[in-house]
Amino acid sequence: MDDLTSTVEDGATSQVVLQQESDPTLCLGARTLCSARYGNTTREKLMAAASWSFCHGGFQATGVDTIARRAGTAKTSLYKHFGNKDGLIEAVLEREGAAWRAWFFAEIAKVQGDAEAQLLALFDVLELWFSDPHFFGCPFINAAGEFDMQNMRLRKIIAAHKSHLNGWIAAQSAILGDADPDRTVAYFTLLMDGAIVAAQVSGNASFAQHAKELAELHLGKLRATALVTPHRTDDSLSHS
Amino acid sequence: MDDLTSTVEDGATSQVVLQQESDPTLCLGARTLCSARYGNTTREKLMAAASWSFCHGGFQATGVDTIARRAGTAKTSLYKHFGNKDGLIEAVLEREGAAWRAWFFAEIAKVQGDAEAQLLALFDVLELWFSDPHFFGCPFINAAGEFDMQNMRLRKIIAAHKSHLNGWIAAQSAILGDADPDRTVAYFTLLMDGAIVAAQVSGNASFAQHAKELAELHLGKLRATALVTPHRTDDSLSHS
DNA sequence: AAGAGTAGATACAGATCGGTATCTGCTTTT
DNA sequence: AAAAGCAGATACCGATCTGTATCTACTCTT
Repeated sequence: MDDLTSTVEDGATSQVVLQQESDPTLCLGARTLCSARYGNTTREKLMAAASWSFCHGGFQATGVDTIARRAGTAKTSLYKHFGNKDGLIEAVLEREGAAWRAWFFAEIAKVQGDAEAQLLALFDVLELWFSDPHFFGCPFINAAGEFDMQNMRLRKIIAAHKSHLNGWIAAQSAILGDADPDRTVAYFTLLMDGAIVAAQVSGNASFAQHAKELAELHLGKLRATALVTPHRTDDSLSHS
Repeated sequence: MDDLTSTVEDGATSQVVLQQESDPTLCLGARTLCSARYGNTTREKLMAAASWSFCHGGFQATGVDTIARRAGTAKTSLYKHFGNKDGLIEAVLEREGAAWRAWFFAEIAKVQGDAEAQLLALFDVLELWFSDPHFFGCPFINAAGEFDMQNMRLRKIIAAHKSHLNGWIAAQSAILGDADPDRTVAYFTLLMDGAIVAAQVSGNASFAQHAKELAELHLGKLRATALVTPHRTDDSLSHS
C-alpha cells in the first residue's frame, strides 16, 4: 500500500490508470486474461464463455452458437446484449484488458522498492502470467494478427490498452530521471511483446526473465547517465 | 575475402542453413513473406494465392473457394495437390518461411563487417521488412495466435523455422567469443518477436531500430567481457 | 494413335456460419 | 394485480464453409 500510494502520487498518468481500473466486480482470483471472474447475470455468463472460447480457439474460428451453448444461454440473448459478434468481441477485449491491467498493476504493487524495482518486477509478473496453464498469449496481439489492422474499432481498443501500460512505464521512468521516457516506453513495449510471443510459441515462461535482463541493461545505463546529468538532455551529454 | 563465405565457414549451423535455403525458383524480388515469386504451374499459382490470402485475411477466415478463385484454378486442383486445407496451410508456411529466410540472410550478407555487424544488420533488414506496404506481421506468429499450439504439425514447422534463425545467431555470437550463446539467442528471439509484433500493431517500423539499440547494449557488454579478463565487470563501460 | 496424367467446370453434400422472427415463460416494477 | 421487460426455446433464413463426385478437355509419353 505504501509503495502503491507513492507511485500513484508521483506518476500523473498512472494515477488515472489505477483509478479507472478499480472494478470491484472483477474480483480477480486467477491470473490469466481468460479467467477473470464474472458474475451470474446472462451478460456476464456470455462474456465469460466468449472470453474463454476466443482466447482458446481464436476469434474468427469460434462461432456464436458455441459461445451461447457454453454460456448456457440462448443465442438470442447474445444478440440482445451485444448487437452482433463484433460487439461481443469488442466488449470482451475491453473487459479482459481492464481485468488484466487491474491484476497486473496489483501484482506489481506488491513488490517493495523504488521505481526501478517496480519496472523490473513487471517481468516477474509476466512470468507468473506465462506460467498459467491457461495462458494462450495476449488476446490483443492475437486479435491484431487475426484481424486486419485497418479495423478502426480494434485499433482504438488496442491503443487504449497500450496507452494505459505506456503511461505507467513513462511515469516510472520519469521518476528515475529518465530524459527520454518515450525511448524507455518503446523498449518495454518491445520486451513485453517479445516475451509474450516467445513464451506463447515456445511454451517456455523463462523468456520473461530474459526480457528482465535486457531491461536491466537499459535501466542500468539510465541510472548511470541520470546520476551524471540530472536534468540535462542527451545532446548535451554527447558533446561532453 | 567475401563476408558471406567467411561467415558460412565459421558457423557450422549457418552453413547448413544457407545451403538448404538456396532455391533458384524463388527469385525473391520483393521482400515480404507474402510476395515470394512463384511459377506458373497450378500448384505454384495456388500457393501464391493462398499465401497472399492467408497473410492478408488470416488462415481460418480465408476460404478455399477464395483461394482457388484468386489463383484462377479449380477447387478440385487444390484438393488434388494438397489433400485438404491444412495441407495447403502447412505447405504455404514452409515455403514462405524458406523464402523469407533466403531473402533475410541474403540481405544481411550484403552488409560488410564482422559477426557483430552482421548481427546488428539483422535489425536493419527487419526494418526493411516492416516498411513494406504488404507487411502483415510474421505468418508464423499469426498462425501461433490463431491455432492452438497443441497442433503438432504447426509446432514442428514453426520450430524448424526458429531453429534456422537460432542456429545462425548462435554461430555469429560464438564467433564473438560468446560464452553463453543460448542466452544471446534468447535475447535475439525476444527482440525480433517483439519488434515484429510492435511494428505490426502500431504500424511503426522504427521498433526495429529500438530493438537494435537493445541488442547493441548486450553485444557491447559481451565484447567487454570477452576482451577484458573475466573478473572485470561491465561498470567500467559507462564512462568511456 | 493409344493411353495416362493433369486440370477445368459444374454440381452437390452436409455442416456451420452470423443473424432474425416468434412465442412462451418468469421476474421486476408500478 | 397489471404492465413491462428480460431471457429461454425453437425454428428458420441465406450464405458460406470444407470436401467430393462426375464429366470433359488438353497435353505428354510411349
